[in-house]
Amino acid sequence: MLEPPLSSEVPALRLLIVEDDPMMQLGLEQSLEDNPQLQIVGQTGDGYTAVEMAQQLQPDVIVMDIGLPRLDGIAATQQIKQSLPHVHIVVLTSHTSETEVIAALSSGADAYCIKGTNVDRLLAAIAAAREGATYLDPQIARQVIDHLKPPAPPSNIGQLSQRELEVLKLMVEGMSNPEIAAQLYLSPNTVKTHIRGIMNKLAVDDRVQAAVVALRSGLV
Amino acid sequence: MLEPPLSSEVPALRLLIVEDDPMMQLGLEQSLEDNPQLQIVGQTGDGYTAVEMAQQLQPDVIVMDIGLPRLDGIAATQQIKQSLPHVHIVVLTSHTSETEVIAALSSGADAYCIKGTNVDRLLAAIAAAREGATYLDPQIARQVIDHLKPPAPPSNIGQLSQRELEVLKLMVEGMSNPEIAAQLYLSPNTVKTHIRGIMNKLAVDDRVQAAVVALRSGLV
DNA sequence: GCTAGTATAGTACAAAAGTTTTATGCCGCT
DNA sequence: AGCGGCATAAAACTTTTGTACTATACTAGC
Repeated sequence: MLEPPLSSEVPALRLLIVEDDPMMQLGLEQSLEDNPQLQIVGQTGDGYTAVEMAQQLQPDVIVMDIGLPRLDGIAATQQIKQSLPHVHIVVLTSHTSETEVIAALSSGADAYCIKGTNVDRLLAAIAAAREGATYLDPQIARQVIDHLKPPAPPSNIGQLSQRELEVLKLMVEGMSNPEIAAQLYLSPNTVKTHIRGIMNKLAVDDRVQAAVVALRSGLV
Repeated sequence: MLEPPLSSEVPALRLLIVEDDPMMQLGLEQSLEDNPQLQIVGQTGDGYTAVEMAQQLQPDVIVMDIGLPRLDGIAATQQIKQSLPHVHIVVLTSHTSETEVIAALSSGADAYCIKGTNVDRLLAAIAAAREGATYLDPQIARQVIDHLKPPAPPSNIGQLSQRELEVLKLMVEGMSNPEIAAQLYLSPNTVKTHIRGIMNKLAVDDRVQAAVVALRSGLV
């Protein structure tokens, strides 16, 4: 660890621990409680209570397990972040599956640590989270970064008119020309004309490629 | 910051600084050089030299600017990571644009800091990077997380046969049936048969929807 | 008032795509 | 030896798409 000079005047970081397993809870407490820069202001083992305690205690950081009774850690994170965006959340779990990790981060988690690794990492994660930074455990770092959307390739999709965009969206939904026409109260011929325009502007030859361009450009 | 007890026996972290602007370079050096846990083993202001120095010095961590002469920081990061995956890279730049950030991380950067913020954050980033963890500056953290691909919706794409997958990929590339046939040395009729199979298994009615499912399932 | 861009719609034709059915050879499993 | 899944292929037929060209009407900008 790299330490800046100690400044004793920083107020202690108020921490809420949300952990289901009593053993783990104890272990966490033991590891963290004698750190003078941390103040554990509350503990609970269930998600629903976690949300309530977060609102009452307004901690700086919450260390959050995922597998919790009543309300899982991801849902709890989501709810807390919604009402208290300034409360930062460190997810601490043994799950390393892609879906869990992505779900946690998308729900508003600031940092993600794996149970069983070095306590220093948890401290680093807590410190990062307090500032609103993101800390990702080495075990999942690459996984997350590999899951980033590739930068949208340049396309002329911005040049489409409003109507053309509507048609394109329905096309991506899988509608046929007559279906699109019905949906938009148009003549099928008009739909064709619009699709003509779309394909011209996007410089493609058929609707499949138009749909591909639309998707790759982030027109979800 | 949260500090674990000092263990004086940890060898100093070997750091390479890659920074274009002499003022900034000096500032960085001043900020970091009296930290006993850091050893600045080299400095350069251009990307090409950075790659060479990385190979020669094998630093633990590189602090890398983006706007560099000869070879920009992103390309340098990519090259270094390719030959030296154990060297970790902290990007330090003033660019906060989405494309730059994503490009840097995708190229293998471990951490991303914004110039002008607290030195402590840079130290945190360096510490995280050394372990292979990811640290993202608060200013860009949300941006990155919002850029995560949504979890792939369940699809039967895994049930496609090898051949069907090939055909599907070419279909997504925008090829027509005759073109696919030519590409795979098949009869157009066979291609149709495969597409039949694809559409059945994916439970869609036409190739556009098949392509959409393919893209959304991450078959890029 | 003219022009450019857009939205609308039509006709007619050509080219793909999709449907249905049938058939053969191969492979692995029982 | 037989069955199921796969890859291959064909014929015949329908539907959908795509192309080409034309035309009207509205709007915004010069």
